[in-house]
Order: sequence, then structure tokens, then C-alpha cells
Amino acid sequence: MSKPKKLSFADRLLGWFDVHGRHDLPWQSPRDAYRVWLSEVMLQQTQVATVIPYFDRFIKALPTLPDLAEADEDTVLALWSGLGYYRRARFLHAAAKQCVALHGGELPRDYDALAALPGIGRSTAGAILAQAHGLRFPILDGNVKRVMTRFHGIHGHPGQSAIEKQLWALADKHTPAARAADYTQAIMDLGATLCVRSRPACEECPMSVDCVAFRDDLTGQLPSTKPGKVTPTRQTVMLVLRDAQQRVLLERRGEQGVWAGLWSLPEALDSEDAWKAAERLARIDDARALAPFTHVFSHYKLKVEPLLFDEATAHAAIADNPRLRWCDTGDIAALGLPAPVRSLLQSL
DNA sequence: AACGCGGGGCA
DNA sequence: TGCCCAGCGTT
Repeated sequence: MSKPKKLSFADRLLGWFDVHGRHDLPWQSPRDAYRVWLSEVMLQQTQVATVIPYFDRFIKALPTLPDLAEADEDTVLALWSGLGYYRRARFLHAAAKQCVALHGGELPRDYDALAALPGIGRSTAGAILAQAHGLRFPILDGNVKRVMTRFHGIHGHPGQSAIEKQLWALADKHTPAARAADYTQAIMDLGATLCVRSRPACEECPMSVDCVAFRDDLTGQLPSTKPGKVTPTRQTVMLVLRDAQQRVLLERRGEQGVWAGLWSLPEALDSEDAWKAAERLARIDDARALAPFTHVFSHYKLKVEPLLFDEATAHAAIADNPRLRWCDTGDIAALGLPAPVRSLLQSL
């Protein structure tokens, strides 16, 4: 006796959808390509609840694709007003005109022709073909990405091309030949109502029995967040000139750029430059490298190599420079210093 | 205040 | 190819 065959991803999802899915969205009835297209473009940027009134208003004013093509741009933009991403409204308008000019006033049923229209990429083309015509095409919007990364336990930011490729393959694998329209709506509904970004409702989710993220308690880590931009690393040598009274020479930074206006240490590009710079500031004869450290800014990292010049004797000339001053510990406490510089000086 | 959203456009 | 952008909603 053979075991009962395990339900496929699509079958389980569709079973849930029939009971709990959304069946009364305005673009579901009547479900034509123009309405699906409009809803998809609006939904690229905005959630269902917000989209509905905009969709209703838009479709009432411009009920068919030729109506949109003939409308003037101001009308289209006015109907879009409040949704943001106005370039999409312009693409929508331009695509409608192209459909009138090239495709008999209808959206093409051919994937390549559809994806060639402005504002329609792979996912939107798939959604239109699946939802309006029941054709087996996958979609990969934010909902599907979230469901796939969690269900399969895919680590790595979905924006990375390798991850995205993997997600497309999984989205395609799970898309059934039968009920393609319902499946497309079902997976979006799952992502929008249960498999939400924070605090997903796994207890109610029909897919959790086979979901890797649920099994391994990873729903909080998946999908992986966008990695911080690879920040460039810059280097600097900070000069710690200390005189016989243990005072340190501080230099006020310029008004532009990082740490603007703060008191900091004189800097040099490298250790060779550091000697020259130090000799301009004081009479010195000995240097000792201190422990280097890296300071992280939002947009770059700064590797700091501090160089200590002890027993420095100030040149008379620098006394006249208001941007330079010899400070003892008490002075330093009262001045605005960048945190890493303060910390460096305290460690001396 | 930071992040995410699909697709287009640019290096 | 990878990256930046748009404008608003969500967290």
C-alpha cells in the first residue's frame, strides 16, 4: 500500500486561498488584462488597501485601454496623484498609446511583446498573463520573494542577482499549469496577509508544515535585509604631538566635511608625510606608532594610524594660529572632539 | 529615520 | 552586470 501523496506547494496554497484568499478585489471582477495591468502597476508601490480607492477612481474615469491612450497626460497624472512614483503613470500612459498603435488597442498576449512595453517587466508581464489569461507564468514581487526565502530558507538579500535568480527558479517551479490565475492571486495574498514582513502569522499559515524558516525559527532573519553598502575605506595618520607638560596639540577642523568645526588632531596622508607635517608644527625627534583603529561612518570607513611625538616643542609661529592650540586633559574635556579622537587621547 | 518597493537607465 | 532612483507607507 502506497502512502498518500504529499500535497504540492500549489495545491496546499490553493486550498487555503479558496477559503481565506481575497476574492472580492475590484480588479478580480471583471478580470480583464487592462484592469489587471493597472492594478499590478499600482500594487508595485502601494498596498492593496491604499490602492483600491485609486483603482476605482481611475477605472471609472478611464474604463478601457483606449480611454487611457486618448486621455491627456494631466488627466492621467491627476488620477495618479497621491500614489507617488509618477513616472509609472507616464509609462502606463505611453504603453497604452503603444498598444493602440501596435496591438489593436489591447495588451498583447505575448510575453515578449508585453515585457517590451514601458513599465512592464518580467513580473508584471507574468502577472498579467497569469491573471488575465490563465497562462502559466511566474511572478516575483516582494510578497513572493518573502514567501520563497522563508519557505526554502534562502539566505542573502533578494536584491542580489544570484539570489534573485534562485527565487525566480523557485517561483517558476511552484507555479501550476492549472489555476494559474488563482495561484498568482493566492501567493500574493499569502505574502500580504500571513507571511508579512514582521510578525508573520505562521500559526495560521497552510505552508508552515514544510517551511524552513518556521521550522528553524528564522522568520525574523528572512528575507535577509539589504547589506550595508560596501563602504570605501580611507586612511589617515593622526599626529599626537605632546610637549613636556603633557599637553597635546589640537587642530580645529574646517567647516566642510566630516567632523566640521570640531577639535581634532593634525592629520597626514601617510607616515612619511606625518614627519614633515609634525616638523612644521613643532620641534620633534622621536615618533612611536600607537594602535591603529577603524572608525565607521555611514558612508565610509576611516582607518586611523595614530603617531605619537613625545617631548615636542612648539614653534613660536603656531601660537598665532587660532586653529591650533595646546591642550591639557582639562581643556580636552571641555572641547568638542570626535568620539574616536577623544577616546584615543584618553587612552594615552 | 530607515527601509522596501519593480522597472528603467546609466556607467 | 550592478547601482541608483523615485515618493510614499510601514515599522
